[in-house]
Amino acid sequence: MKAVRSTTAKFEIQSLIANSAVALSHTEIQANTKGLCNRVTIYRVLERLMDEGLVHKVVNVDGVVKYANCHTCSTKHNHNHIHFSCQKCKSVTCLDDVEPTFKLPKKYKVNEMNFTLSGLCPQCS
Amino acid sequence: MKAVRSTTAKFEIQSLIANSAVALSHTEIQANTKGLCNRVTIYRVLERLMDEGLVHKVVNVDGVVKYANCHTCSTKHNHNHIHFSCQKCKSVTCLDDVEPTFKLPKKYKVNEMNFTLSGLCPQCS
DNA sequence: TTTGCAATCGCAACATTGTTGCAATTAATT
DNA sequence: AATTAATTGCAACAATGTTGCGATTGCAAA
Repeated sequence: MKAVRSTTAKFEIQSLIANSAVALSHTEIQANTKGLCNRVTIYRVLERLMDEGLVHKVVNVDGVVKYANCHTCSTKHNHNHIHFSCQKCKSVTCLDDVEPTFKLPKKYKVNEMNFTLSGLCPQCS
Repeated sequence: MKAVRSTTAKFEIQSLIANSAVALSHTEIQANTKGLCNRVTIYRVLERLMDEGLVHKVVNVDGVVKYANCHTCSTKHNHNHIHFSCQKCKSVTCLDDVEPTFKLPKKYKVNEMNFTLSGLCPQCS
């Protein structure tokens, strides 16, 4: 097992995500940590934060990968909630309390779900 | 308004998508049309097919953009159905008949939904 | 059938996003 | 303070998508 080490880059990036109301992309994180560390380091820190269950990945409807704080994850990720993607301000928010229901027709085996609504967020509507 | 023109590239690409049971990525389309046309042309043809309501875009859970045939779209796209993404064979399928239900908590204005389940498809399970 | 024009295409060049190898640095333990 | 493995920066690369522009081509009108 690899030992976890705390570094400035990791701390700053995790704080940034934890204090953000919306999910952040790699590009946004880079813009908000000017000069903190190398571009590659951000990728590697994000990977580690996901391994440690502190952050989860959200793929937006346009294919852009974003990262959000985990509220209830420890050893394994559990994200059966809806994400909301604002078409105007491009923010992506986790709607932690909403769980959708559906009935599957055939013999599919479901492991994960990824549900994103897009439209206007409360700030933009 | 721009006049629509039918070309070999457009016809072949549309046929390919229409005859496929699963959604196809740009890379897959390129592999299945070796020498037909330039890489850039595929991008532009796909854009036109979407404008004409013949094809729609599906973003997979891993962020890969795929294209699928439209069954019931004409002037505007209407895709409130679930997509299934197989973790083994990487196929993406439209489950046209399944409509999920959910109750939204706050004052969000929903325009589109993007719902993808991942797991094992009937062939792989 | 020929002509004219706009739509489409190919090519090159560029932008963005993400990955990898490796040497240098550094956190944490002894 | 010395040791060791985790982390970082850098350079190089790969994949994916975009743009400008001159050349080609579908198609409608003459």
